Amino acid sequence: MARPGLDAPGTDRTKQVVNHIRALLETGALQPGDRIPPERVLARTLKISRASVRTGIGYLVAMGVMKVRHGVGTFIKDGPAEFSKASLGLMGALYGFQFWQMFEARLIIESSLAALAAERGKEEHYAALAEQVAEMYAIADNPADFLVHDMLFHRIVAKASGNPILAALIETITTAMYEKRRKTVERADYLREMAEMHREIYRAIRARDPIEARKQMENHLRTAENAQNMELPGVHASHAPRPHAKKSATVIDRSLAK
Amino acid sequence: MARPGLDAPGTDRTKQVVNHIRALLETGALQPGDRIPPERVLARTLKISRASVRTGIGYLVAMGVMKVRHGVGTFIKDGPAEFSKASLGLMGALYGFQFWQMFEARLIIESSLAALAAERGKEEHYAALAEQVAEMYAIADNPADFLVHDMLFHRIVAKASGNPILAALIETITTAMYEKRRKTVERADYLREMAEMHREIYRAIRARDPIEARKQMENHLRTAENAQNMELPGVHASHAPRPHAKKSATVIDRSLAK
DNA sequence: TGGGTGGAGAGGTCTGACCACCAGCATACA
DNA sequence: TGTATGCTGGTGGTCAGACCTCTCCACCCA
Repeated sequence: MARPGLDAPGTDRTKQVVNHIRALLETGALQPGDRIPPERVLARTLKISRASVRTGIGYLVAMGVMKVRHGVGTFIKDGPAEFSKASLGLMGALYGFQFWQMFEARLIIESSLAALAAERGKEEHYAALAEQVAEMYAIADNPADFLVHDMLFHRIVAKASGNPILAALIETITTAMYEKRRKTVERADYLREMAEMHREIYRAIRARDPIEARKQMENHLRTAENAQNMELPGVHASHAPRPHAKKSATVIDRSLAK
Repeated sequence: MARPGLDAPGTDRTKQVVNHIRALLETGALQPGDRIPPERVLARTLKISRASVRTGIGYLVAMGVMKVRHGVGTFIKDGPAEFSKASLGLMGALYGFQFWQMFEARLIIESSLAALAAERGKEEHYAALAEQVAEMYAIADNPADFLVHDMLFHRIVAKASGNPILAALIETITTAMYEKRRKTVERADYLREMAEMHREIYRAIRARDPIEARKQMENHLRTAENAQNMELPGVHASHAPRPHAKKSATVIDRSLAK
């Protein structure tokens, strides 16, 4: 058993690569958006084969820490923190996540996020939120564009909350829901009403009123969920966030496609 | 340029593998705990090289969907859903997550979980919870073992909540905190008190009292956080969950080691 | 009965060659 | 002069096949 000397420097080659990158990350030598050295160079540096380097990089990509651009290079992810896009979808396939569960998770986390934002928000956040609300009113006749500003609004709230972990979680969930939502915002009827709600949330946050912010966010999300369900064919029975229709086919996402 | 015929059916080989597994997952052909075909077989089946198969598998492993056992085989993950263990740590290194932020996230999610468990819990969950509480009292002099039952208790609460997505999120956070917690439960002083708190949570859930369950859980987690901070050397200044000490070195986790 | 051992099968790594993609630059053409 | 074209170097993507290491277990022998 007693391993003779230290023959194997690190351990798995994969970990070697991951830890190498992590170290660079922690010392600040690598910043979001930076490009990491080419695979061939990295391989020579770490004294392992390029294949192993690629394994490690693949690992990091899968976790959403890096992004690869064929023919260009490998980069540290920038933009908001989030878990890999496909992960929730995959786990959904494995554990049978339901759509209402995503809404429930979102409701719980995001209403708290709103409350935190009301406590900790800064002037810059207020401005950004106001801008998004204004945009919503301006294009309340274009569902597709509206959705973009909707997402931006919520992302700013998350940022203003001052808790990047919760922000990452909600970002992951929201991203997973995006596809489905996009198909649902066909009817523009209630967009104006939506804009109104966002405005209320904004006002509560600006007024530094956590209670009200939470309440408005909850109200908004519940409305959104109803609107969503309203247009879903067939599954009218399972609106209520209750464990009933176990086998409802309303499973999330599906495509790994860009 | 015009590609002759349809030589490349799918797209990336990685996606090909991932989608293949996903399909098997969704049709139920693969269940948690199952072993997937050997790499060499899979390669022949999909008509791609073994290297590509390995890339795809690596991807799935990184996302926590599968687990590889050297010399044995590759398996679909069983046990509670969660994101890859290393992911939070890595993202922490990238985005500078703080320890108090993990506690805050945990507080928000888990107190809601307790409330949901009070609403939806079933007899089987009550029994399991009671068992863990009993165990806690029984071994209130062994911090290491205590922690195990502590984690099990919270995992059961998550399961009883009926929302596997929130359960997966909290599992990810808790796992990331484990290492740190393990080092902190040295002093057994408050273990009895801890057991008491869990008992209160259990009673509230069993009594189907969401309000009380949430309150007890919040109380418990706040106490735990204080106990934790109390033993952390040096950082006494940054107890309060407020965005103050930006550069506090209290960054989470570190090791990718098993 | 008990322990040792070797083989089969699975994942881990390496090598080196070739393909695909992208960006930038030099050249050619209008 | 200005635009279009095409070449080329650098980077990631894939492949093939060989060899290593780890597990497990059936088999054999004391």
